[in-house]
Amino acid sequence: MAKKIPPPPSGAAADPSDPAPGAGGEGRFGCAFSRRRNRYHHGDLAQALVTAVRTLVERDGVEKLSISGACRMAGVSSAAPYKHFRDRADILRALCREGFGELREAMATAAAAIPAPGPDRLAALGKAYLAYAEANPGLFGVMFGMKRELHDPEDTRTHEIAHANMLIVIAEVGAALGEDPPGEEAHRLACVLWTFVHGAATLTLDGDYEAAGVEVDTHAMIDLAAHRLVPAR
Amino acid sequence: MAKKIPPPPSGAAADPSDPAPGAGGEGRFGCAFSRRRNRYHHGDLAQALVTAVRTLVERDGVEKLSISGACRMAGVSSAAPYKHFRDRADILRALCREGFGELREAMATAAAAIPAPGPDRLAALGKAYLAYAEANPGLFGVMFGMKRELHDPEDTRTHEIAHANMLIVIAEVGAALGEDPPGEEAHRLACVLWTFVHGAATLTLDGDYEAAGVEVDTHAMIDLAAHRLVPAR
DNA sequence: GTGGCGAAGTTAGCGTTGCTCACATAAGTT
DNA sequence: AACTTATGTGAGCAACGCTAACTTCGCCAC
Repeated sequence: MAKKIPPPPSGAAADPSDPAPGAGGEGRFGCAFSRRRNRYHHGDLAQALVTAVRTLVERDGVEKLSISGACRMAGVSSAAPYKHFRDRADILRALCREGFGELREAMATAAAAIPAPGPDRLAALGKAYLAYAEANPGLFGVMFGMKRELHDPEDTRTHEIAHANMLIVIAEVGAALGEDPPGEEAHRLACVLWTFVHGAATLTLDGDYEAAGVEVDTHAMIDLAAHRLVPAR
Repeated sequence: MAKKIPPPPSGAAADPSDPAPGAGGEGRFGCAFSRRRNRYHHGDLAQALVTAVRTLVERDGVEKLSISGACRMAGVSSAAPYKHFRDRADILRALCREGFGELREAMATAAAAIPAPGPDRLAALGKAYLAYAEANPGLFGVMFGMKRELHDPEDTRTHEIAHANMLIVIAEVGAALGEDPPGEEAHRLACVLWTFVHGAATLTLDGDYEAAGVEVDTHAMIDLAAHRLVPAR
């Protein structure tokens, strides 16, 4: 059958199905997605796909995400991903890992900015969580909203990262309570705080506050929760 | 071109793509989905489709939901829904309305069971919310997790129902605080409580507590939050 | 009853998706 | 230079959402 189009779509690779007005100002080469020059092999297709999926998820929402679209953006055929990932869910799992890592960093940074342990530092932690969600709404939705479809019992890495995030909170609550090492009370309060902040993030992202017709000041809410829930020492 | 199969798949309509082990014990006729007898017209296809979608969502999760599957379950062709609904999202919106109505009833009932206003009644409200979510995990996910894709500016009904739910909570918090009519403080605290309870629901349903490796007693958490957040009078 | 009309079904088919196959190419090792 | 192996390609499958054109049947006027 020979070869109809030997080195495929030449160079311009950023054509994610619809025009995407002006979207990324990537040049002809060197953009994060496209293959290097006109090479047959991509270089790092796995990461390029994850990045493409991420930008598509942020641009159009999870529900409109298609792997085909990401392939178009990366400038490869729609069969290429399966050399690197088992299936669609596997790609999303890789994206999740990226996200959990970033979230953890963001929280650690925020905590370090507050000198002493206590409600204020916990509030800062919560605000960092919320800020990350608002800055990466699509990714956040994938990270926390697709557990059922992405769940893979063999994938321990993702769990470990998520657990590490939890440990940060528990440690901080323990420090605020003066428990060292953090005990049962710290554990319980950490869960309550995470639950609250996560609720704020999801309700914000999903537009549920608006839908319910209420106006909220999420930062004020976090401050209030942190100070009322964590008893003063 | 004549008629190949005049009254289509005779009677047995419960064949939603895969066997569905034992699933619904519906008889040959009279099940909630299938058309009445072998009639060409269904009777109430709109409701039957919503019901079918609901059971599929609960059985397989939102991500695996297909309208075709619901059609198979209702015993109609895959083009039939579009006589009643604009598109897929329209069907899901109808399902959401059903859910919000039920949720509201559940909360109202739970509140009525506690004699006096106060933290205990608020906790009961929250537990009812959580219980509804746990009893209808798929539906709950659709109701709150698909705002972006289901959003329709012309659909005011759904918003009204969601707002009505919020008003219940605000009124109860107002009563607990002794504010009548409920003021700004009641409003803010109601948002905080909803946020917390909603967070508990989503983290539970998505399996995030498990993923993070923590064990939680959600009822105890709700009690704690209600009592610490709502100041004693 | 009869006839016509419109609502609510039908089949056929389009374009897209996720994924698999057999094959082509390039990179690296010997 | 030859062989091996990782990584790409195109063709093609079944399923999906949705449209178009046609058929069936309930209902209402007469």
